[in-house]
Amino acid sequence: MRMSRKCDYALRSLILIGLDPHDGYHNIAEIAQAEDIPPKYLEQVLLALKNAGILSAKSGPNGGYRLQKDPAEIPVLDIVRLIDGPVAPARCVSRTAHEKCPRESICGLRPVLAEVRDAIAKILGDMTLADVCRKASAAKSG
Amino acid sequence: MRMSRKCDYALRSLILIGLDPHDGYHNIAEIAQAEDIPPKYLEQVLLALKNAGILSAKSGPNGGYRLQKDPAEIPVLDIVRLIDGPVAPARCVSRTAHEKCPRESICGLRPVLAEVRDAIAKILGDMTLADVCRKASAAKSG
DNA sequence: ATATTCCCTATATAAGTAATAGACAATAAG
DNA sequence: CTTATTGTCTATTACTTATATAGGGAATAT
Repeated sequence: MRMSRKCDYALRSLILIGLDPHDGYHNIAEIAQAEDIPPKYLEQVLLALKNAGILSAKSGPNGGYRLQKDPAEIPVLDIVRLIDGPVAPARCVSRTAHEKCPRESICGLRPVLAEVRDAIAKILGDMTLADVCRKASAAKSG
Repeated sequence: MRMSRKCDYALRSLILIGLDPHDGYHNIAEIAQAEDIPPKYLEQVLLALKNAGILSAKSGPNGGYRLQKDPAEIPVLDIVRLIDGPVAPARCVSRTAHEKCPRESICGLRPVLAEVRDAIAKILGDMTLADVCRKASAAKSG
């Protein structure tokens, strides 16, 4: 049931970027150092976020990444799905990557798996990047 | 966030065994065929369930496995944890395999991950093998 | 022009999952 | 007491996915 390290990298990067009050650009080297992430790996992660329209990027000196959307409009669920794929515990109950299973109609397991999927999707879907940043900010100062 | 195939095998086997009204022994070959699982792999799975005290086994002709405990006393959560390990989306919020993280106190992500863990544990913890068997049985006849 | 930074794809390495194999022990029945 | 059946246990292999590294190229600022 675990989230990948890659996804953790993505979320932590987004929090760091989202916490910047000036909405400036943050480059790979900076984020990699701050969050202790292998830079070339982080590159792939940020690129994916950029290609998904969550970050925008600028090349050249003082370039880097910044948020493309309002953090309040970015559910954590979107990031998890983007990086890790479906949140459902099994393909047979996945909304985003459903795979038909011949046992579907007689499977006693399906309902409980669907319930798990719904719970995860609800929690991660309701929580936005803005929320997460707020928590992080509060924890730092408080 | 996905459950392994191995765990799926375990749960399906338990449902098959739990559905037997006579509480008789079910051998590997039989279950493997009924559920379309590689027999030698299933062997490992059933052995783990037996060593965990969920199944009991008998060697020899007409031997096999049967439930050791009342299915109403077997939460699905126990099986998932046994086969797949912690259900938490990250080690830093795991109850069964907690790993300390230096960022713990300032991490904005932790609360939401903990919430996900709690939701999964609640759903899988409340649902017993008996419940799942009941659903399977209803689906078959209805 | 040049230095900086992102873009993209390919490849390597490590870890985890799934499956196979085989020698051994227990049990039941002839 | 021999044989067939079935579980026990550990090792090994194959496969898949996750993680990380590498490097040539394009965009941008000075």
